[in-house]
Amino acid sequence: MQKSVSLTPLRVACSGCYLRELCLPRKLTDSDMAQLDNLISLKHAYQRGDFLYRSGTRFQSLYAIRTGFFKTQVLHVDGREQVTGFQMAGEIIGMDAISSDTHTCDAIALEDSEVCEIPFNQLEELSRKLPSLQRHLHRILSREIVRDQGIMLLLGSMRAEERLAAFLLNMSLRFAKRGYSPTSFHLRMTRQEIGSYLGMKLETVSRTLSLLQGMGLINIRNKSVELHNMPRLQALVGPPPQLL
Amino acid sequence: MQKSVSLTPLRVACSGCYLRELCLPRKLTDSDMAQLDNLISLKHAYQRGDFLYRSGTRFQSLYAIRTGFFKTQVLHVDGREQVTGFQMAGEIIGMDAISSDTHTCDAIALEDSEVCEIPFNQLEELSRKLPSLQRHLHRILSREIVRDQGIMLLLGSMRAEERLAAFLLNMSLRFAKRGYSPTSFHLRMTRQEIGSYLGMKLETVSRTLSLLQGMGLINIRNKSVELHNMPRLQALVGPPPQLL
DNA sequence: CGGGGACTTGATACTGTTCAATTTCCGTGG
DNA sequence: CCACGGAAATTGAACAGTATCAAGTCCCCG
Repeated sequence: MQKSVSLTPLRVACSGCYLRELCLPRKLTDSDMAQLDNLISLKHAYQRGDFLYRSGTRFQSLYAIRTGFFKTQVLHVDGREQVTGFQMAGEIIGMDAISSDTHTCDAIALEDSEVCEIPFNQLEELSRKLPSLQRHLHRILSREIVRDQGIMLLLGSMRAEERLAAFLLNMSLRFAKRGYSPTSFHLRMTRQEIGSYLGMKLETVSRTLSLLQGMGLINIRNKSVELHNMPRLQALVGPPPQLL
Repeated sequence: MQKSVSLTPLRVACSGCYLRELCLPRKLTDSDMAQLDNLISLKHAYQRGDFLYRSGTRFQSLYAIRTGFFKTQVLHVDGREQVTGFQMAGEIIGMDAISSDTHTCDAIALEDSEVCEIPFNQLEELSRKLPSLQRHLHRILSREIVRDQGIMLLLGSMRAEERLAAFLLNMSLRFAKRGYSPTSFHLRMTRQEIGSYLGMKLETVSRTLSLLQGMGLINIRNKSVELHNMPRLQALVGPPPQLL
């Protein structure tokens, strides 16, 4: 949030959180912001384990995560489940449901969380009036596509160590963006959830983390991680592109 | 295309092709269609092997495939490549680039093809005026997200036979939608490209296809496939959800 | 302090990869 | 039209990586 702008209700309610995601501060006037305020309802609280939405239910709103941590997963008929993503404060969730007006995955809180609801019809209406908001919405949708492609690359062509290195670096990056340490953080999800996300079994996750620790790249104790050698983790993944 | 509507230039130029994707015939008036016409430029022809666009180049337009067949792939620095999708007539391509104004993958023609260019700025402008077009654009973007999640499920939790069964059924479905046989079609891509898409090596693709043939589910000779037992292929993937 | 879930670690089995040899297909030029 | 050559595809055998099964430990919550 920029210092100079006035504190509209939205800015206050969600200060420093999903403004990053949803708004283009440079292009939206205070009056525009006020309009955004109006369509974003009060925030809701969820406890660890609560469903934000379920696959198959009707779509009405996107959700901006104000605080907390979620996972999204698709359930395969035979019981197999695939975690499709982990979402943290400042991120928008629910975009998969636009195509069919029905949620195609479950969203579950991994810790106590607060979200703001954004009725999609109203968001569309407002974005017809505000080109910069429209553009930003398109960017957010497209970013999700790019993110998914990164995961496809990971799942399709990386080995266990590479996948975990990519995963840890991605978490690091996202924590850093939110002002937390990029080298020391707390994983909210279980080994099984990590494994589901990365396409491997929980035992392999555990083994591989121990391996990375043995190589001196990380230190992991339970859900607390410390990254000791980011460059070598990067090298494991394959240098530049910050995919995933 | 519906019989009753008049033949605007767009409808003629792209008859029966990407109207399915880009337009909502029921809600767009002829006058609306005329406006769409104006922003869609002449179609371009590409030969097998040509790039429609390259990763890293500037984004300006989406492309509607009128005829032909494309693949999209992301290149990993170390040379690894991952095919992220195969696109055929009637599908929209290039949506990954919206987020950063830069293409994030290569799009390459797998056979001689024609595409219509859709300047994205103009599409955004028009969709501000036509809510049904706006909604449809959002659906298309979201559908891409859902598609990617299906592939994540495939890559993350299926075995070779299941992946190939899912792949073949998906192709079948898409050919059928375009009026071709759902049980007998021609694959445009190589075993290596299939493998890259499905996260396996070309030898494994070949072996697994031979296996499915041995089980009497398909008949494959080179790039010509016949599906002999769709129900059992479905059962392999896991019953209902037509993912991928 | 007890209990159950999460996690770690080991031994073994299996799926898919790698390397290699051959065959088939297809476009090109004679 | 046929012959040639290179790419694509098939198949086999050995190997590597991950899954599976199992045992035991750790941690957190009540």
